[in-house]
Amino acid sequence: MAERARTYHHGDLRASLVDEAAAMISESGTASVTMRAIGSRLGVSRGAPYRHFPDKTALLVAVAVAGFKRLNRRLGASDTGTSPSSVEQLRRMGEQYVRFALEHPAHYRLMYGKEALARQDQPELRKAAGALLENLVDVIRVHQQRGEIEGGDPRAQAYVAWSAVHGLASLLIEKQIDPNVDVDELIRQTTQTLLGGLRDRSP
Amino acid sequence: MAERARTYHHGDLRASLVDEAAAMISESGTASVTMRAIGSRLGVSRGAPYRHFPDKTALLVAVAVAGFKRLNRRLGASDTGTSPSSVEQLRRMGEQYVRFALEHPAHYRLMYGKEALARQDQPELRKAAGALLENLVDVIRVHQQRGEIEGGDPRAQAYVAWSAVHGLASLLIEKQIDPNVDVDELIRQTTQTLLGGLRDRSP
DNA sequence: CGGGGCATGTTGACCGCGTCAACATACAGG
DNA sequence: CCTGTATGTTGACGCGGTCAACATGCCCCG
Repeated sequence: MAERARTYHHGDLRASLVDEAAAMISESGTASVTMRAIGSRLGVSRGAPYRHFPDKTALLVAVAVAGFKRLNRRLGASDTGTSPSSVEQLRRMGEQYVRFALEHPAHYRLMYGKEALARQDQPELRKAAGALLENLVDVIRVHQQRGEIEGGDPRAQAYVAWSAVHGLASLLIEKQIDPNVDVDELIRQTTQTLLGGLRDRSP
Repeated sequence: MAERARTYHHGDLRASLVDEAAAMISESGTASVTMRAIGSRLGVSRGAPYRHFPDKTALLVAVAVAGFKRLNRRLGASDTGTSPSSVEQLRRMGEQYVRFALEHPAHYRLMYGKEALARQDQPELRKAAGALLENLVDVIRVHQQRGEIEGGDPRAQAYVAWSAVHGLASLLIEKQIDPNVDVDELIRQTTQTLLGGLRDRSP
């Protein structure tokens, strides 16, 4: 940081902007991200970001995309082991998903909040979210082949699963759920119910 | 509320504000709601709304509350016929929920978007959303007693069900779901899977 | 029946914000 | 070294939320 102050040029302002915006979002919400504020935090002027992003929306989109990538990485990590009861592993993925949202509520909100991100379709965002879906579809397909999940369009099942965890995450971070309920237990129950509904019981 | 309409001189501005704001939200999103714009639409000045709401957030909260009431009424209506295959009736409730969101995307977004509604807890909003949850809990309790849904805390099950439909609604209106998929079929599949997971199979 | 008080509506002003245009500066490659 | 381009700065504009001061009309009290 002291280094920045010394040079007229920042070095890697673009990356810094994304990081700093994410930090501000975590600290005090997306509304607190202001071109002026973020510039001042990084020791640059309010106009500087415009050399790297066409407008504020584009910057926020970049932050959202970074969020999707982090979430994706986290889910991938929990996916690694050909672990025990593979349904249990799938359950754990859902748990990680919700936990991510709880740990980064404002960031998660931004990722899914079309409102904050202009009306236009943002291809980058779509791609990042799409990657998440693809991973989920792959995992489901594997479990189908193991006969642990009923047949049918794995993509549709992925959407159902995504809906369940996203809905729970969303209700939790918007504080629509009684704070007295045991969150861990609720997460477990949600994933359990979901997997119960998807389980193959043809034989 | 019978004779309220004729009170004071320029009609019932408060109610008009809520209605007009809701209309503007439907037409062009919450961002388009401006004190100046809404005033001009109603033929009053930009300051007039401040005689009825302390600030813009309060007005939007009122709109959101109205949304919850409408949604609640709609779900209640689909609840009436207690005769048909009762699980099918529950499924239909979920369907109505998602359909409401699809028909009023911006309004629905506002109802759940804490971002747009200040950080403060809005007791009115909490109450309206709480009523929705209560209704759901009641319905689930009935189905439990009929042995169609497994035992356990009905409140937790209500949260699970709410998560599923809210998640699907949210993903749909944020356009996170491939437009090529059959929405009706996806709704059906989601509610079906959910109910499958909740179904009592102890005997 | 008339005046006063209060609820309601209006206007001017302020500040913060996103954004653009004009300007300044530094780094790179000849 | 010198200059062009990428990068950063500053001034200005318009919009939007909000407050304070002012205006207006309705109802109630005397």
